[in-house]
Amino acid sequence: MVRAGYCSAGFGYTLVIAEKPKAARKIAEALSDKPIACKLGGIPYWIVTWMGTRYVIVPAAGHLFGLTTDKHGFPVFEYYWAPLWAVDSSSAHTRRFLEAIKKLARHAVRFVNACDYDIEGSVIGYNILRALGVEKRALRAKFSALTRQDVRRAFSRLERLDWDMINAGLARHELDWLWGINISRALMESLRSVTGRSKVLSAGRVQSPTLVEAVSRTIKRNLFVPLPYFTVTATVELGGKARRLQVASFELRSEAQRVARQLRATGYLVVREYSEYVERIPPPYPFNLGDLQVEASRILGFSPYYTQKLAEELYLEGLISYPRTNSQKIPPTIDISAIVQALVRQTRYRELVEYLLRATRGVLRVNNGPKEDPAHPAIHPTGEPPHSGLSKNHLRLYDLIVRRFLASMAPPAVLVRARLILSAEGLGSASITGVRIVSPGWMQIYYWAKPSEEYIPRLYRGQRIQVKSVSVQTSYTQPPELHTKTSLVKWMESKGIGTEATRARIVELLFERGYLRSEGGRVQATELGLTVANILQTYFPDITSVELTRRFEELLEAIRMGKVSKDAVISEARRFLAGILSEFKVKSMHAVGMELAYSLGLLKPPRQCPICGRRAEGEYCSYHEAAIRKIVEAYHEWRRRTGITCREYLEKLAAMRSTGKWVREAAKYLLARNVCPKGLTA
DNA sequence: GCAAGGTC
Repeated sequence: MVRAGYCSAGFGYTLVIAEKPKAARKIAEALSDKPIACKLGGIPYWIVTWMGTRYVIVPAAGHLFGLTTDKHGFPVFEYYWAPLWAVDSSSAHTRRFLEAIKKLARHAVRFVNACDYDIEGSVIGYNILRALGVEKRALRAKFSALTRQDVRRAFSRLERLDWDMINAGLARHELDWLWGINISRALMESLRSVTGRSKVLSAGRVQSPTLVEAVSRTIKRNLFVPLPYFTVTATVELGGKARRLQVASFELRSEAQRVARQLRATGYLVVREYSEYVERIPPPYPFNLGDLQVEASRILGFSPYYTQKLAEELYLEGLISYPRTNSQKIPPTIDISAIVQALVRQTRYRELVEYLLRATRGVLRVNNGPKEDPAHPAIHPTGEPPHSGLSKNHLRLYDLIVRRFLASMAPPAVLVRARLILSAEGLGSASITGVRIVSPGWMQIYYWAKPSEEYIPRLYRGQRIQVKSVSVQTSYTQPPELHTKTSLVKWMESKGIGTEATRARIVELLFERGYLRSEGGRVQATELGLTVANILQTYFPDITSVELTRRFEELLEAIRMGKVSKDAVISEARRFLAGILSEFKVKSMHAVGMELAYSLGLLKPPRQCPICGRRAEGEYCSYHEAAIRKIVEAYHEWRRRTGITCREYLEKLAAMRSTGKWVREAAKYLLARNVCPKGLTA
């Protein structure tokens, strides 16, 4: 393994740039059984000799350079790469990495970019090599996993830098910068031109479609009008326990009442079908970051970003593998039995591991999932025991990860599901299900997945079940759900925007900007969020759509294939942006500045909505205009189903919790003024 | 100050 030794590599060595310290160490260990571990200005690096060549392997810490500009105002098309520590206050740590690399470069004769083999890794390495002035003669190591075999193969056939890949990566940065910085500045300058106030506003290829998604859910929820329907519910006794079941539902109360009367008269339901089937539920896949965020939210109530932060800390403590991964696979190069043996030494896992070894007869195989990641395996514990300094939440997340890893190797769970269909003559049927655990398998370890058992006794076709009581209940259609932070991150993943490392962070950013807020764990758009989304959709619709990402991906792929040049792609983007930005500047800045000022409460609109005080276009603001339209539309159906009067209808809407906020406000307003809107008086 | 992307 690694040994400390004489930390002088002499002259004439090859300097290898890795993406991060963990990767540098892995590369060193792959090339040598005894790499020499050294430090320079607090930065670790390694010296190895392989096949007669001396290598000095030094890590970056992700990007050490970022795009910046000296120009103010918009449109802005001039930018350059600068050391990240100088342009981003949260990246101060990158300075020492850059300094260490520069010092170690002095006596190097050859240079290798050994960052992750993807477009970001190509850019990270290229920017460093260019700062050293050696990019023209540098080489690229291409490996898809940090295993001894892959790394050695890559170093035995080092290639010239992949310029098409580098240019695709540079283009991604420049496109995001051009679109994001310019539109963000257009928003901020609009507000400043009207109010003189400076406030941080932003837009971007990933954040803006995400904002629009959250906003459109908020709008749908706020404009929801529930509809009534009527259910017939019967109470029966099954296996000595009373169970309520819904027999039928109707749009008209009178029909429901007729059916209820009939059922009371009959007094029983008939078993039309009873079936049992055995279900084998395979063990879960090991975690990728997205799955971990979903489960930590469901089980522990953690937000996605909080989960990510805790997981990164567990990783830095050496307790779990790299968390920013999309992989659901544990490759054969990972010694799972060594990890399991290490876990057995943690008292709290001894019994679980013993159960696992018994249940599998010691043959450990992970149920790998379909999702892959070129650079990293699925998240798994290293086996290292947690030390006493960890917080309770670190330990809870660690426990979730350990159990998921162990469960992924355990036998399937075996359940018996029972389904009972009951009917009464001429009344349709009602079904009821039960579940019994035959063999818990992996659910013994990952116990959060265990269903609560509901036993149904075995029954026979034609058997009569006594009905103890029958009632008719009024129910209402349910409103669309608002997003949670977790579902928003999942939505981003499903649309292919952002990356494992950035999605949760970008959701938090939308909160920081004051565009979104949380209410009981649900994500609501704020006034500012509604307004910014609306402005972007009107003036810069491209940036609000996930299609922009698709377009970028196609362009980057064309650059990577050498079909089109980076310069051509960037000039086209500049030309397009120059057009829409100068038109915006001439025609729309004032109107947009006013809208922003209204939403921030900095200015009072000339004509206000009598319900909410927002700017009124006609009689009301656009939201309450829409709410009243919805109220009118739904009244016809309410009247048909219930015969309700206009006033009773409005009272009902104003009182119900499932009514959308803007609909409720509009109903209250109409009630207070004692008016039934046109079309609602019939 | 503003993006999105790496990682401490």
